[in-house]
Amino acid sequence: MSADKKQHIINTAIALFAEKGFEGTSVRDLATRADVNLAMINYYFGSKEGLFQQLVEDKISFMRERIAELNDDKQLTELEKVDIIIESYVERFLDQPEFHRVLQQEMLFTNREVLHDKAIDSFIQNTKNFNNIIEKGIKKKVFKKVDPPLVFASIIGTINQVLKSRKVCNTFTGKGDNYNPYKDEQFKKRLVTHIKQMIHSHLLIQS
Amino acid sequence: MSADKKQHIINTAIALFAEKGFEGTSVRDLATRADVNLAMINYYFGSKEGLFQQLVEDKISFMRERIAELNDDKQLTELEKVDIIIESYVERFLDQPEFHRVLQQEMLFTNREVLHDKAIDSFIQNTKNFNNIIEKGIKKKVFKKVDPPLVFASIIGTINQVLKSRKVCNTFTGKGDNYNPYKDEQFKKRLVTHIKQMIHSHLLIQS
DNA sequence: TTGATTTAAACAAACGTTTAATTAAATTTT
DNA sequence: AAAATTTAATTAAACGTTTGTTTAAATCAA
Repeated sequence: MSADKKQHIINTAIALFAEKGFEGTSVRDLATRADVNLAMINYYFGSKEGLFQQLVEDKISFMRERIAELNDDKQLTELEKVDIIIESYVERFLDQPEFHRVLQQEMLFTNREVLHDKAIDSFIQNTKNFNNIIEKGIKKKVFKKVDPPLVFASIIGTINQVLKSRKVCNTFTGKGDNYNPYKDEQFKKRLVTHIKQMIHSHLLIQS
Repeated sequence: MSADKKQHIINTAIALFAEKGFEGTSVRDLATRADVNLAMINYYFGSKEGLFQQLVEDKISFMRERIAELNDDKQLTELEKVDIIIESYVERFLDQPEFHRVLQQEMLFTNREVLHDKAIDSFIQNTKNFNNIIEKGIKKKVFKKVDPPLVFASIIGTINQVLKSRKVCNTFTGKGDNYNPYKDEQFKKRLVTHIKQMIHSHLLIQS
């Protein structure tokens, strides 16, 4: 019935999990913050972990589809595809920083195996599609013979490193702790420019 | 008295925190695994969080000193210094993957503010020293006009991304989940080579 | 004998979850 | 269309565990 109410709980959970982690967030915290009755969470999601699984499943599909369809595209050059991936990832992360932080957490923790595997699987899928693009570029002799999965790791790793937390972001923006860096277009441009320049010089054969 | 017993508890805690996180690890877990009495942990460290703080303080200093002394070095070229930093970081991470994972966690979480700040501070210090090296190289016109703190973020971010968990590592090694990638010299060489090549082509002015 | 270490037991608080009662909505029957 | 009935949503209270921490007694070393 109330799909939007479920979504509201999920969104609140993302914000809390991103800040305090899954174990660090109590169901009571969540209920209070989402302004719903405590029992509703188990009523909707079965359990706290059930909520977490649904949360991840809900949000994880987005990037996979984006990269997969880029991989299939016949119009764009490989370099253009790489650039789009870089732009999309930064855009997406700045748009949903909390969720990506939750994903990062789950890649670090190995105790909730199902979710750990799910997070890794998403990363593997994206890596594979990215690899295809890079290898086509190598065959066409526009790219150097690089290590494709590590190139992808560098792109994602750079973004993850810079956007670890609001405070970390603001060590780059130079602004105070209360500044919101996620809506700073200049910051976004700076990050995209750096990654593109780095990856370009790494990939492209000088002519 | 038993400084090695304290150290034993700390080491056990690192392993557990890396796997399940701080909140996900109970003091009883820890006591059982370290084979000490439950009450000893509060007796030694005052509280669970006290243990965590001491743990971080104990281990965090290492890299800071390493980069700071490199910054002061007069013999090596800037490029050599960058290479040493890359090698040292990979080496260090492969040697102590659990601790670095705990540090990554703490950079993600914002609820334990003291520790969050401590982890960020360590990152900032290292960034500053790295920046100095890069800027010297830019002045000497051996490096391009790059974005120094983001270059550092790319180095650390790549390492963090690849070494997020054992399973993630083994998506790169291609080995099964039980394989220990941290002692794989080939894997280490591959990672170092990729980062060096990427950073070199990004930094160096073609002659 | 003194002070530090170690122990098992107990503490209150917080945890995720369940229950049983109540209200709201939807469906069926009249 | 109204009433009756069934299903779904919501609630406050309670459940049994587990949590971090403390206590007070016991053991050890100096």
